Amino acid sequence: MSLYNDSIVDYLIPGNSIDCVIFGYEDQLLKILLLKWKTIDLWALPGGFILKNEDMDKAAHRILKDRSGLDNVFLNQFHTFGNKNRRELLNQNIPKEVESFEKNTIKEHPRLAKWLEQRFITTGYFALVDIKKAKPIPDVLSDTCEWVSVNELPVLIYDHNHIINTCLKHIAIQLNYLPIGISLLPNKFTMQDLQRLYEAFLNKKLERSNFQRKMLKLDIFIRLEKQLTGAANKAPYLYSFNKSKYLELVKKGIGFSY
Amino acid sequence: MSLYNDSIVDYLIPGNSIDCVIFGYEDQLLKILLLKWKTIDLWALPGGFILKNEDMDKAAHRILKDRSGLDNVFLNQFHTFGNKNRRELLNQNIPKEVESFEKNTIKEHPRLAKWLEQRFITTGYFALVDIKKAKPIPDVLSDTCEWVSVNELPVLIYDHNHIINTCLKHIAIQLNYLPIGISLLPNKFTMQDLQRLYEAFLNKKLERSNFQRKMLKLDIFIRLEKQLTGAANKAPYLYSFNKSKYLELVKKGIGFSY
DNA sequence: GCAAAAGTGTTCTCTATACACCCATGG
DNA sequence: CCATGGGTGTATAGAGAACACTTTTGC
Repeated sequence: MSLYNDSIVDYLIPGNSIDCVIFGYEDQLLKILLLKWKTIDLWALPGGFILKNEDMDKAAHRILKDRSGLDNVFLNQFHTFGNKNRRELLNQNIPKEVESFEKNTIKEHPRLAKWLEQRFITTGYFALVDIKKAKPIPDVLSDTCEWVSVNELPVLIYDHNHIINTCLKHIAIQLNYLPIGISLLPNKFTMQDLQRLYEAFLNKKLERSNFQRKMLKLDIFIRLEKQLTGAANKAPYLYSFNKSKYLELVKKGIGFSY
Repeated sequence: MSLYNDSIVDYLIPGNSIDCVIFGYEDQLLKILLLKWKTIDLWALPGGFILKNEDMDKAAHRILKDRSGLDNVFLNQFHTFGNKNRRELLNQNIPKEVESFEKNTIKEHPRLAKWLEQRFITTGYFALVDIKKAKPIPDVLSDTCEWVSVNELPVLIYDHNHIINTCLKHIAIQLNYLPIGISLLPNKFTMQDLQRLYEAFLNKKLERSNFQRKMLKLDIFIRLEKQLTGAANKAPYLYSFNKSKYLELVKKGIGFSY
């Protein structure tokens, strides 16, 4: 708590914030890193503010590092949310709770408290990270920082559910012309892993055999040994990404006759 | 000039601005609405600020209306620019001129002058408008407000060239899954008009006969009478958009097997 | 008749999609 | 041997690209 003190507001750009939708993949599930606030049962996206002398993208990277311990990660801006009532969009009943919570927990910092009451325009960034390498760290307002499956998202504060939905749509469109997976999957993975990942982003079942062929044709994979799963069926191959070919494909895009 | 007075800053969100890339189509050329500043030869995108009690999207519509006279127009956010040095990105020599210009022309408004000196994070919006219906109106800082072909863009202040380039890339990608034209072209147009429009956004020549077939297959057009152009060749058909089918296609997207 | 642009046709390749088939694995 | 999931094969329909052919127009 003492991390924050009142004078911090002198170093922050007022009225602008950043919220990060941090994706990870684990147990064949697509997950998002969420914070649970102290004392009350409210969830939020990891977020933060921009220093007066800091590029906005840099701030997003800093925030991501503060919550996940990760550096040098795929991080992209996707939308800026500037509705004047965005803090009350969902759950009309919650804002009062939040307000009193904010006021109580930081009452020893009157300037900061006041500062937090202003209207914020927030820019959404999304990150794709290797869940195994991440070390979730709660912020000063939060109890816990944990991975939650996108299929089981709780109700979030403010417009954060809307931010996540916008983000998912954005990524679903990106999948049409960009490969995905290198930052989300472990070094070795099966085609089924990759398919589950795509299905989670697209919110749609895909056909197994065609998916495999389509992916392999991208020519960005290295086929490794087979993996005995212990199940009563044929063992799938493990794959890893051919990083240089992958990055090349990211640069030139998929299927751009344009 | 008296439109602005010092107290206006009390009603504006500090540190946030909006810049609009307003597209029109005329003489078979894709054009952008630009402002030329007073006394010095500097060009800029139409922009403005957000009222403390105004949704950001609403502000973008207001700014668009102030510069073009147009209401109810296709207007979309595409990116937010938050580099700390974004006002000096290009033309290292210009900022000083700009600064003194700003200070001089508004010296009677010291608070406003001071306010304008702060760092701004700007959100880019793009609009597609019918150039025939637009009535360009200069703002208080500008002499003229005019349409400039995207092929002949001047050097713009700050990072405005970068903003335009980002916008063009954004739209080029959108063209893969959204139709375009209804807000840019006049009521009646030829396939060649539409093709020129696409070529301008994609910065690439397209094959005439295939383009026509691909477009017509979208089934969003109404074929009208032929148009005698006076040229020594076959007269092209005129087309108009079937608005309801067009809007339906915008909603469901092109080629989304996903 | 001729040049030029519009409209339509043809051919080839590539992709998407659906589904069939055989293979490996553990019980 | 059987159920299950993995890998590959195949057949069909449609899209994209290149280019040929025919039509219309004004000179």
